[in-house]
Amino acid sequence: MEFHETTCGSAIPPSEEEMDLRRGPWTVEEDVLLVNYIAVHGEGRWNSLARCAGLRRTGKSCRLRWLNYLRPDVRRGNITPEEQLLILELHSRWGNRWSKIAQHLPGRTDNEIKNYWRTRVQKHAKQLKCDVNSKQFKDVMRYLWIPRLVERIQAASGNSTVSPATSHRPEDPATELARVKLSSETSSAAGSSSSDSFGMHYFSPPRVSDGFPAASMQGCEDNIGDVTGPTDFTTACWSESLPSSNSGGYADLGLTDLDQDVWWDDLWSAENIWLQQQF
DNA sequence: AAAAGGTCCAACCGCATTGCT
DNA sequence: TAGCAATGCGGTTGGACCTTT
Repeated sequence: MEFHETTCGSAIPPSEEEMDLRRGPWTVEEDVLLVNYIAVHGEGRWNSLARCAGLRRTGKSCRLRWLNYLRPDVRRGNITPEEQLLILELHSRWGNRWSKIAQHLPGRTDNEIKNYWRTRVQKHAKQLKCDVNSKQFKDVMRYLWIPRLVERIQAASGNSTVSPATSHRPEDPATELARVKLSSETSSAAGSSSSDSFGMHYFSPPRVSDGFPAASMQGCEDNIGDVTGPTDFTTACWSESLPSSNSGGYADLGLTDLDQDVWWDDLWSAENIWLQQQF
């Protein structure tokens, strides 16, 4: 018989009840037990925590519940354009390294980012009948999705109101993005190959050979190494690259509603049209 | 109104890594 | 250094909820 070492008393054998572990959705009572226990004893050592707190759950289950749901600083739902932009950029660099990506989005969990990617990004890749890793889809991201996100961020920053989702964050994602860009530039100079597996960054300046208007990126490449803050290379260059400022772009397709879901759906229907023109 | 299909997300599972003895 | 347990991570799934027919 194996004996557990516990932090809540002497070594005890696992009881019959402990063998009967609960699974499935957490109840309010279980949440309260977990939160109260962590408030007193702190987190970590999840297996003994589960036992000492009187929870008939595995340590893994307790850890997951705490990190993804009960943690005081966790934020759920309403992924902002800044966060979307950051997710796209970081995913282009690191792939499905969800926990690593989540580290750059304060309050967001790897699970939420993963769900976002699957439900939003992969869904639309499917709608476009292409793989998320295909060049076609990456081009859509680079030339349509990301510029539109930047446009939205700029539009929002022009307003005096700050959304609740962004107001309390320790670091503005735009600032974070600039910082990430800087660190990535230094790391890639040191031989990092993480982005190489994707062929390119979504943020790398479009080339003429990509079929993108050269004038739209004029002057941007000169600023790559001069990222000093939120108004960085990314924002400045992509806003200039928007194909929507005059006729022929998708600005004429009714993309004025900034409600997130409406905007999103409009964007993707517009992209379908744009793709038919471009590819 | 109800059935069918789609979407979303919390939670689980299995594998990899880390840390301890 | 080997063995084991704990922890972390990414993929997958069940089911509640929403939308469409």
